[in-house]
Formats: sequence, C-alpha cells, structure tokens
Amino acid sequence: MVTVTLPDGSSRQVAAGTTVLELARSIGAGLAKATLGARLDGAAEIVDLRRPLDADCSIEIVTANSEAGLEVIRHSASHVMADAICQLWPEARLSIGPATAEGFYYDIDLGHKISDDELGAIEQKMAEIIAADSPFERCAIDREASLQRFRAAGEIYKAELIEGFDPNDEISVYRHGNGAFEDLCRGPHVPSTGYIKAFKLLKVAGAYWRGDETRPMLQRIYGTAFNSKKELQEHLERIEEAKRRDHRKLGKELELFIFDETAPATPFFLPKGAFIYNALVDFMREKYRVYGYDEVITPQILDLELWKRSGHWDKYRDNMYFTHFDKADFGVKPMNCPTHCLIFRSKGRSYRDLPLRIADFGRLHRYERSGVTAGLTRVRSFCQDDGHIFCRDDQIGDEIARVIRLLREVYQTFGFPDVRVYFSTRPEMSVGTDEVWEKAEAGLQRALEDNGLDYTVNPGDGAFYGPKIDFVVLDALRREWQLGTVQLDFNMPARFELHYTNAQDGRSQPVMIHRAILGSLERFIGIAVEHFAGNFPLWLAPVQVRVLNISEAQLDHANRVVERLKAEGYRVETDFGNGRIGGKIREARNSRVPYIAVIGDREVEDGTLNLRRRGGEELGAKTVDEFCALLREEVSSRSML
RNA sequence: GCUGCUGUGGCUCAGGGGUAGAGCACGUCCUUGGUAAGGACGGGGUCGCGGGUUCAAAUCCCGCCAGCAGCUCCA
Repeated sequence: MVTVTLPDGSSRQVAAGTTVLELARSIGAGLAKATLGARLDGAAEIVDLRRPLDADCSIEIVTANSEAGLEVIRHSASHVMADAICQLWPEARLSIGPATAEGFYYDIDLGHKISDDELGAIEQKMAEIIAADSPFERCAIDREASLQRFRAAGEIYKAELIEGFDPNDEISVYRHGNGAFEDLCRGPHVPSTGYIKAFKLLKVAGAYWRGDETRPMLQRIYGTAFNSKKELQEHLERIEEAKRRDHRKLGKELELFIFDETAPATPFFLPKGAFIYNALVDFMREKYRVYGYDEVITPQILDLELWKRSGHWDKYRDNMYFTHFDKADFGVKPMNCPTHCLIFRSKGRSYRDLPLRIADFGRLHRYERSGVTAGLTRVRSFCQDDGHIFCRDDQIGDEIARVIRLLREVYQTFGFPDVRVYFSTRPEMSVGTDEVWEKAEAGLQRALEDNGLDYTVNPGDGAFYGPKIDFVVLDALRREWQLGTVQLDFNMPARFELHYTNAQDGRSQPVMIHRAILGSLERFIGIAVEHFAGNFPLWLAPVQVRVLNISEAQLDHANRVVERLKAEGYRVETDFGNGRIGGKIREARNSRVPYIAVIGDREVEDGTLNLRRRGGEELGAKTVDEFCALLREEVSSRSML
C-alpha cells in the first residue's frame, strides 16, 4: 500500500501500482471523467493518468478546467495535428510540438510549403482523427534502439533530441490511431483523441530549428485548443478584438501617424499623434519637477571617439548609424548616457551635489534588422523618457526606490495596475570586470527585495554596461508590454573617469542609474492606442470636443460657443457641414472624440449644449459653464473615464 | 537577416496577357434635416520600383524596395 495526500490535506491508502485514473475514480466518477493527468509532489510536470503510483506522494488531479489541463489538451492537439500533416504529406519530418500559453504549434520539415489555405484541410483531417477517439498510448523505449530507428526513418530532429537527453531519463513515445501515429514525447496526453473538444489552426510561419538562425528553417503551424467551443470562440474573438485595436490600423484611421517607404521603420507623427507625443512629454516633465530631475538637451551626432570610450563602438556598433565629415567619423546616438556623462564631467562635482538626476527627451537612432521592425512598437528612430541618476553608492537603494515609486504613479495614471518585473543579468557582450558586475547585480537584487517586488530572472539579458530591471505592464487585453527599465551601471562612470569630491576631500566615482518609465514614446503611444482602443482619456485626447450644428440657423451661436471653449483651452473640432445630424454623430463617434456637443434651435434658445459622451452616454443639455467645469475636473484628475 | 505571404485612386479591396473597377473618403449642387450613413453629379490611379519574355505586361518571369505573420534580436 502507498499513501497519497490530496490537495485538501486528506490522505488515502491505495494499493501500490494503482493508477492516477483509478485513484480519481475512487474519489468520484465525475472527477474520473474529467481527469487528464496529475501533478505529483508539486512538480512542474504533469504525469499521465495511467501512471501507476508506486510510492507515497502528494497528488493534485489535473482536470481540463485547470491551466495545466489545458496544456495537456493542447499538447495532444499538436500530436493530432502532426498526425494529420503526416497523413497529408507522408514525407514530413517532425521536430517539436509543444503547448504554449495561448495554444500550441508543431515545427515540421516539409518540402511542400503549407499555405494558410491548406489549414482547413489539415483541420478536417484532425477532426477525423478526433472523431475516431483512439486512445493515446504511452510506451517507454530503449535509447539506443530508438536512436537507430529514428535515424533509419530519417527523423533527424527526433534523433538529435534523443542525443540531447539525459541518458538516465526514461525515453517514451506516445501513439494514437492504434499505433498508426507515433511521436517521441514525454507526455502527458489526454486519454484519447476524442478529448479534444475545440481546436483551430491559426497560421503557418517559419521557425529555426532549436531557435538558432544558423540552422534549418522549419514550418511552424500554430493552432489553439480549448476545453469547450465557447472558450475557443471567446479566444478567437479576443484575437479579432486585438486586430481591431491594432495601433497601425487605428493610427491611420485616427490620423495619428503615417509611415513612408522613404523612411522605413520611422514614423511621421501627424498633428494628432504629435499632440499625444507632446502631452506625454509634458506629463513626464510635470513628474520630473516633483521628483527632482533636471532636463537637458544633448547632441545627436558625436565623434566616434566618444563611442569608443563608452563601449558602444565595441558592443553596440551593429545597431548604430555612422557618418563622416571634416575628415572625422561620427556616430548618431543610440542612447543618451554618454552625453550625460559629459555633462556630469563638465564641472567639478561634490558629494553634496548628488544625486544628480538628468532627464533627456533626445531622439535616438538604432539600426534594427529589417524583419524586426513593426509599427510604433519597434522603430529605428525614437525618443525615450530617458534619465540618468548619478549618485553615491549609499544612495543607490533610495534612488531605485524613488524610481519605482514614480513608475507606479505613472502606470497608475494610464490604468496599468499590474506590473511584472524581470531582472536581467550580465550578457555575453559586456564591458567591465566580474567584480563590478557582481556588485551591480547584487545592488539591483537588493533593491528588488527591499521594494518587495516579485520578479523573474532573465539570465544574460542585461545591457552591455550593467544589469537591469524591466517593468512589463498588462494592457486592457491582458497582453504584456515592456515599458520601464532601471539599470545599475558602474562601468560607464569608470570609462568616462567620472568623479566627485567626497566628504573626506578625496575622489570618489559616482554610480550611474539608467532609467526610463514610459520606455520609448513611440512604443508607448502604440501601446496606449491599443490599450485604450483609440479612446484616449480626456487629458490625452488630441481632440476633446466636437461641436455639431443641426442647421445653418445656429452657425453664429455655435461659432461663439466654439470660441469660448477654445479660449478656455480645450481642443475643439467642428462639423458645421450640410449633412444631417445622424451622419455627423456617426462620424464623430467613429473619430472617438470624447464629447459630442450638438447645437440646434433649442440649445440656442436656452444657451446650452446637448452633450453625449463617446461611449454613447447621453448627458443632456448643459450650459457652456457647466460643460467647462465638467471638462476641467476630468482633465485635472486625468480621469480614465 | 531568415521562411512564407502581400503591394491596384486618400482608405478598404475586387479584377487579371489586349487602353483600369467598386464602396468609403474628397469636390460641386440640391436638401436645413434633432442623435450611428439624405440625394444628384463630378474629379482622382503609368496597378511599389527596375529589368526580361511577348505583337502586346498592371497581369507571366527575375531582381530590388516596402509592408504583414512568425523565427532570431530589442525600448
């Protein structure tokens, strides 16, 4: 007998060798039916429901309704898809096919290029396999024998996978369709193909074998699966909603920005987009006054010597633009930090001057490989809400805490309450000694812990001059976006030989904290467009009010109202054309103006505006004074209404 | 950069070896209409760029450029 402990703390005695499924059945028939596998002793991996329980353990039964259960379903769906593809194209060679956060994919090597139009045929084949409801069978196999077999079958990817496995681990394959389909796999899988209730194939794209761009490119077929048709439908609708909110589409429709072939990956901000850009800068400047930053303006193009000193020539050259004139070479700045070091060095500094916080909205240029740019979220020219803090060693903790406070305050304003934190350590391409890096990494880690932040470590993902903390927010569609960053740097100050006079009248080297809150304004605007679906809060909306007339009879009055609103500082647009009110309302709504004000004879009569909010909410008649008071309050509170 | 796909009026897209189409937008006129599209008429495109095949290329082929979905890389 073995003792199994259930999540509620109770325990049961079962005969050794009892399977997970049998245990579930002993608890209840309903549970047994829903069981897909189990988590033993809190392990990350899930075991098969046919796994015998040989020793005492704690067990958590995994059902389809849990995240882990969904993963099992998706993983099984990827096998079914692979089976379908192999049936359609028997020459296909399989590599890997895992479940992902949103669905699953399978990377296959196939001479025939699968087009999106062929996904339907694959889905149909999958539906047949699912309808057959054939059991998934697990089978442990011998390492050497299986290597031979996979090699003989030309399954070079599977063979390579086996070669990489720990020789002590058991190797297994899963079969379904009465052995017609077999795939190297650790499992677990659903009991039979019929458990896959709702799936959909989404797209096909290229992916390098093992993510290595020097290795062959395989075809990756993406799909998703859910526990029910309803959940699948909801997921597909989320995808549609994301498409509707795409900032590239809305940016064009709302006339925020354009792109042109003559400047790849570099936006042209139209008046409305430029307004938002400037409003964000103004917003940060307001915060800077409170948080003690001094703004500077620094050169765009600097002598190559500077970039050699900073380390950019060595470690960042591939991302930089260069130019040549007056018999000298120059680099276009990809970062502001070196110029800020020059400012620090421009006069003698005392420990009393520290921390020195410098902010810069300078334009940066970074060469990005052609395939990686996208809309505003990845561009070649951008502006960060950049800042560098020069401080003493003993001020690091306070300064980072301050940045985190500022960051939270800013994210709150935009309705990004959930922030995920990533801690990135020394990358391969880096400057400085091990000792300095250890100190910097320890410093940041302490700051994370002192500020009570839960974080995930990204080993080797730091900047070339120092480790960093990245702040990732979740938008209205629960998608992750990286915004802020805090980087601790002992290297740049050393390379620029920065120093200040300490209290003992000696020389000390300052520490440099690189930080950005919004990240790049370009990316932030792109994210904000999608987050708000173009419905910017009043303070950020390029146009706040659109005034419509019913007929020409109200023109004089309407013009006076518009002048009054403009005089009060509001951004007002008019539609005094000869269309009908229904059409004007429709256009105003599509333009996502926060307030629509209608003026007809009635409003002229009693000196009011007939108002409705962007969402459709009718506010009825209000005097211009009342309306201004309402606007004033909504703007000053930066309401998210 | 790699794989696949795409490029036709301002926008969304149809067409496809024989002198370019729709809807929306735009302009003019009619209409002065009370909360999601009133009507009529009209202007506007060397079909991304360059080469090739052909009697003839927007259409087929090649190259380049740009964009899209991913991969790899990043704010």
